Amino acid sequence: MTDAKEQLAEENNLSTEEKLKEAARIVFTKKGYAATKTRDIAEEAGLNLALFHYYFRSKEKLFEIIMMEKVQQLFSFIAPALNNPDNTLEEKIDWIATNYIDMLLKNPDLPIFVLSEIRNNPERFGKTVQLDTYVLKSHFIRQLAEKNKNVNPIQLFLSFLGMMVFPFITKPVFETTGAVNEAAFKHLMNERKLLIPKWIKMMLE
Amino acid sequence: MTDAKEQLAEENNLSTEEKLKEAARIVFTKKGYAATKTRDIAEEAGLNLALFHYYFRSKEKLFEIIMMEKVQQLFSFIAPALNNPDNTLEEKIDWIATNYIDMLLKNPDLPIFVLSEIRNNPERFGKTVQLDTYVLKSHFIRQLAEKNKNVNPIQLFLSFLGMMVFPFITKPVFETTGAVNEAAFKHLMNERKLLIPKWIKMMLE
DNA sequence: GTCTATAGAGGGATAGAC
DNA sequence: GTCTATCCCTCTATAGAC
Repeated sequence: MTDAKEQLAEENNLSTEEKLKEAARIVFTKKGYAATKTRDIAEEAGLNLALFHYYFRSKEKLFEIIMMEKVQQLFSFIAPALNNPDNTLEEKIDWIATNYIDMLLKNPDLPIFVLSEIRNNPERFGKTVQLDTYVLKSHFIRQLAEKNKNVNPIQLFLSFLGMMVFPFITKPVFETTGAVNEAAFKHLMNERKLLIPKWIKMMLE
Repeated sequence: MTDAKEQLAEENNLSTEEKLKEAARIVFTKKGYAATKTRDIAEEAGLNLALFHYYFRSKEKLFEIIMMEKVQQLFSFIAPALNNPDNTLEEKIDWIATNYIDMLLKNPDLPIFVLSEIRNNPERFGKTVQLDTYVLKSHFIRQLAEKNKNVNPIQLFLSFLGMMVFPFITKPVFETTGAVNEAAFKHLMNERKLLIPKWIKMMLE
């Protein structure tokens, strides 16, 4: 797509198909698969229901497309970064913390969406994610194991990931109760880009 | 309830109402509100659909009962423990890590269930959880602030909670991909009862 | 390609017998 | 209190005109 076309797209001159996909991203992500009605998606796109089926045949089909995108998005930063053979453990930690948190700030609903849909329908995802090869046996995990031989590297990795992702999963709770507002949340997460690497390095000593 | 009656209850001589509630706990927790059919609950209980409505009027009503229980369960350990004025920061950390992880091991689906339902329908929970008073302004938070004046105590608290809860949220992913089985998961979480307090204390220095 | 109208199934809820 | 049968609305999906 050319820059000119992208500009047009942003001004709501998307193709009908893209309008529906974009609407589906919004509605599925917000409500989850089961609570989403195809009518909601058509309405969000400003179109009628028949077009939905003309382009995507079924709710299930479009959901699979969106879900694939979202799983990809959640892993696309981290899997290559974990397996980069050309930087040190400390460099990986710094880079991932900054860039992953930035990505999550742009897509705050992503983790809870993906994780809750996997829980609701685990069968669908047996093949999608190659967790074992690209995450649990990654270069990063080997570097962790070398650095500290006393602690299972999976334990460190779970903590690293949890410190980044968990706040986004609890975000709706904080917002609903009015305990932490949007701006305060962003500030916290930006602080964490430096705090988390500092902490993880302490845990490695 | 007497011990004799409890014994009977465990032998599947529950009252009809309790059978339905128990079935609802299982099905709602596994599938979420939207994907659950009242027929699923009746079937799980080995009863017919009419009894469901006889005892609970509507799906929504029974869901609210179960959800209230589950939110309570998720917070009942932690809120009093956070506000116990009679122990030190270190004692709180040790106690919470052990007991909260034990509770989660007995109720592994609890966090993802509660958090995803809150996201799906935030309006319902504005009043339920008094996060601000009992968590974010707890005795524990004040103790964290005193111990280390350089770091926002909310940041430490988020990490503490995240390290305990996050593995349970990703559990379905690990299981589906076959990367970590049931027994290995339990072993990891039991290790974390000691690892997490050690780490948090490092982060406080 | 886009729309209106509608078929058809599913699922929450109730009537009424026992 | 428990059951079978069924109502009826909602939601997915399609037919068919333009």
